[in-house]
Amino acid sequence: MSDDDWSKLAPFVSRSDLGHRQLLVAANSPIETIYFLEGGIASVVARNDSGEQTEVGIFGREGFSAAPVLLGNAQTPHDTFMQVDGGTALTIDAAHLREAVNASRTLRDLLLRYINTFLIQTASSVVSNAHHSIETRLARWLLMCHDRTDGDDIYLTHEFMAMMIAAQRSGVTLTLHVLEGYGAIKSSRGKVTVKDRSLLEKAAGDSYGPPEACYRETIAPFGKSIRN
Amino acid sequence: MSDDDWSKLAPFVSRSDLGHRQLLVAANSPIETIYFLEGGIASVVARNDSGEQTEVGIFGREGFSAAPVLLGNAQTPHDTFMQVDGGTALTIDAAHLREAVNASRTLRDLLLRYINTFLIQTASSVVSNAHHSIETRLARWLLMCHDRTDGDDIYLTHEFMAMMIAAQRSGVTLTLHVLEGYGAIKSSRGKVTVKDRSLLEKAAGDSYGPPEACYRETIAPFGKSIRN
DNA sequence: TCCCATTTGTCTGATATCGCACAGTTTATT
DNA sequence: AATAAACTGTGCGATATCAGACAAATGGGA
Repeated sequence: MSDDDWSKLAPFVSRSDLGHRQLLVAANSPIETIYFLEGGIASVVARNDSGEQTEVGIFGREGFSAAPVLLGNAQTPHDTFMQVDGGTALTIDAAHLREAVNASRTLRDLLLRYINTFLIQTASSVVSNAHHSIETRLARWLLMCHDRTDGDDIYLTHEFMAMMIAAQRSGVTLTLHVLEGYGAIKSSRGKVTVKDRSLLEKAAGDSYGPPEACYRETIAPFGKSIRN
Repeated sequence: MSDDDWSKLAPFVSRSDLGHRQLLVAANSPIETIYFLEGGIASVVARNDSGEQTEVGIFGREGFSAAPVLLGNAQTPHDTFMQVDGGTALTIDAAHLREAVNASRTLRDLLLRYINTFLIQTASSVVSNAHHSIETRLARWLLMCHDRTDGDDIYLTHEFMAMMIAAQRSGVTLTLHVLEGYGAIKSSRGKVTVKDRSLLEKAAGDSYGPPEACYRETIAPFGKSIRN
């Protein structure tokens, strides 16, 4: 982000600590605060009438919780919550952000480009859920988490991963053993450690890649986080 | 759309006929022309390395092929092509549209709101592919087509529907018989006729609804098509 | 009118995953 | 240290869907 854009936003930005599993955006209610993560991982989740949850998107340091707001809607049918704890977020009022975005074309373009990568990521999940095995989906998802994590440890339970990749918990346990079997990861209670990323990439095949490529091409050159 | 916005766009807009299965946007190549459909249905499709295709979005009269362009990217990993023939589209150069959108906040807001509904629709497909049976997915998809069609006839082959809902062709044939069995539709060669929409909605359950609700709330009040 | 490409109907076995249950293990609580 | 809670390992029958084959029906073009 340019210094100029940042100077316009800065007065309205504050930092807040994020609790365990904290809800950043509640479904179907007005969005007042936008979060730009400084660490950890958040999930955007659709909940259906019978309470089933399905992940439709994920973001970390590179992203924010403002997509619906920037696209002109004060609310969304999806919940967004912290999934991997990770410290803090920069927060800003929806109204202030909206104002800044309308005032600065460069800021707007930057944030919209991010929404574009998010859309591609969601599209990629459509494909994964349609055609890929649990092993492939899990590998893809671990890679996405690994990208957003410092170090190689990802702190999550099987139950949770099951929800994220839309599978049974027992299926996740089984598949983690398979991945561990050929040395891609190490799994222990509440934690997955990435041992060999290239093996994970091989398992994920072409299910992993396009959103990440888009991010690298259209956003990374402009700095990793909102404050750069 | 406001008269004012329209008058800014009009000079650059022309009308073009759409051929059978015409490609509107080719994956990974610069987008030069934007299409605002006046009829028919288009699909946004992801193709993987082994040539498998998966639908990630659908639009008709209410939509356009410009999402990546408006989100600051000149290209996209997805193909967009006509799926149900339907006459014509208004076309405009990507550069002209980008200019107009940056000049008019009202135009920008309108088009971004549409992108928001599209994102919700894609998210809804993530959920469907994750959890719903072929019968549910097919019902949902027929409803989405019906929404975008004049009358009750939808002209499509089983092969094609199979691709759209990520299932086998033979599975589609079977499931169409089920839907026909309880009178929701009538199926004949190359065509599905909606007989009882409420039965389809029942079959689709909560897989159908949220994107449509969002559209009604945030876009419909401002007119159905770009030219209003 | 006949032919041929396309589309649909209908099988078959194979299999990935579900859905659930229950036991074992690790961590937190008091 | 004892107890409860959370998490993981494992098993097994049920089933939706796959993957593929082949024949029958349909409709457009020569």
